[in-house]
Amino acid sequence: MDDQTRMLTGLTGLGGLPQPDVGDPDSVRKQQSLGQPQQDIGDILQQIMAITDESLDEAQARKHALNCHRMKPALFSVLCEIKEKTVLSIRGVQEEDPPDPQIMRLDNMLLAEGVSGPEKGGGSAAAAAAAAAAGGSPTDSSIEHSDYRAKLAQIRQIYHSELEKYEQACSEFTNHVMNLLREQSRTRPISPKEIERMVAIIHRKFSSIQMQLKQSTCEAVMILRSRFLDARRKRRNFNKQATEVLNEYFYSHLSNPYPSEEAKEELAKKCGITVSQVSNWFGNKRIRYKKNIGKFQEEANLYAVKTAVDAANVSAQASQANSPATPNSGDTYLGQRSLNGEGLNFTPSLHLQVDTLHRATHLTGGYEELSSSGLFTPHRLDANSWQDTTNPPSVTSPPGPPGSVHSDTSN
DNA sequence: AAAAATGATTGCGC
DNA sequence: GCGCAATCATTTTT
Repeated sequence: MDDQTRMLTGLTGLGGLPQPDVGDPDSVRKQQSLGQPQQDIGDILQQIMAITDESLDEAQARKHALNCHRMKPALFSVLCEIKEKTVLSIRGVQEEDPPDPQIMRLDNMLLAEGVSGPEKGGGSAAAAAAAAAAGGSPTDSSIEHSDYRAKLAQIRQIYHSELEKYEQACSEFTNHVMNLLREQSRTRPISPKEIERMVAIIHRKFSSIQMQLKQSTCEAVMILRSRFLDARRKRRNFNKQATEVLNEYFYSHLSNPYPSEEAKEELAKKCGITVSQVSNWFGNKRIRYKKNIGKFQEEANLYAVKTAVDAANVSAQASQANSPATPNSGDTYLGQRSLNGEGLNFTPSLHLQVDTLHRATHLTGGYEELSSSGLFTPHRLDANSWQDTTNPPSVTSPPGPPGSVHSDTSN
């Protein structure tokens, strides 16, 4: 009602009342110049101006009468048109926002991280955690993984509840504004188009809030990732048994320490680690072995002995079971001793020599004596290939220990 | 606390 | 995609 009177008094701007509202004097004049309705409008203005002098009841009645006036719709539409041309044209310029690439990116990322998109079962993470805790194979990674997933689920939940809140608030507010505008459109020149535009503006504002939400969610996920999935931060050394298995394979395939995919899988299974961890391990091992063979010599000998003992045991069991000795620790001990002390006739030591020779041959180029010595030589033939490829400094100039030590033992 | 060891990552060439 | 080399960020050893 107050609005109504304001609008009407605004129309009286003709009479000198300077109202900054919609109707500007020119427009009214133009309308008057349309000709035919001139008389009617004159009447209307007269009445409008008179309203302020009337009592409330009278004014109400007059208002109603004006509302029902046959010229009212025309006046309304004209005013709307004018408003459209002036006010809205100024700020209605930057419409048509294409799907924001930024928000698209955020959406994609959230989808990829499983934050948005289909719920993968909020309880599944907890279930997985429980399973990992109670289950027989408490792999470290699985526990951490479930922990990560639990945290992720938490983020997802917050995200969704916030999103819902925003959406609800948005629609609520939109409805409110629409109702308000619709209501006011009875007394003010507000076209449906304008309402639409207002709704669009509101939506845009809210979507920018949404984007903030998405952005902060993305950040949270990134932080979570960096904390949980960047393994460098939470590195665990492999357990002794695992490194033993890996070393065994490495040194028993020293000539070609490149496990096939299947071999990697098997090793991974044996060690309770992933295939890529096996790959990492071999990559590190190769490079570090190559870089300083001398440093690894002892280890190499150790594992050479070990595998040799195993082989010996296997062959012994296979070929002749009548042999009196089935010693395990004894053999390894012997092998070690032979390694440290004088070369022996035991198979372990022989294998060990092969390893040492392997290095020596690499230096000198001659591996015939080696191959002549025995059983384990064949797979060493291509030994040079993997370390020779790119390695001028390390092998040619191993400062002292490796070469000398070896030649000593072999001699 | 410093140094060494170690698992993982990154950049590059093939 | 793989392997190498360099490097990072921890963990373990000294």
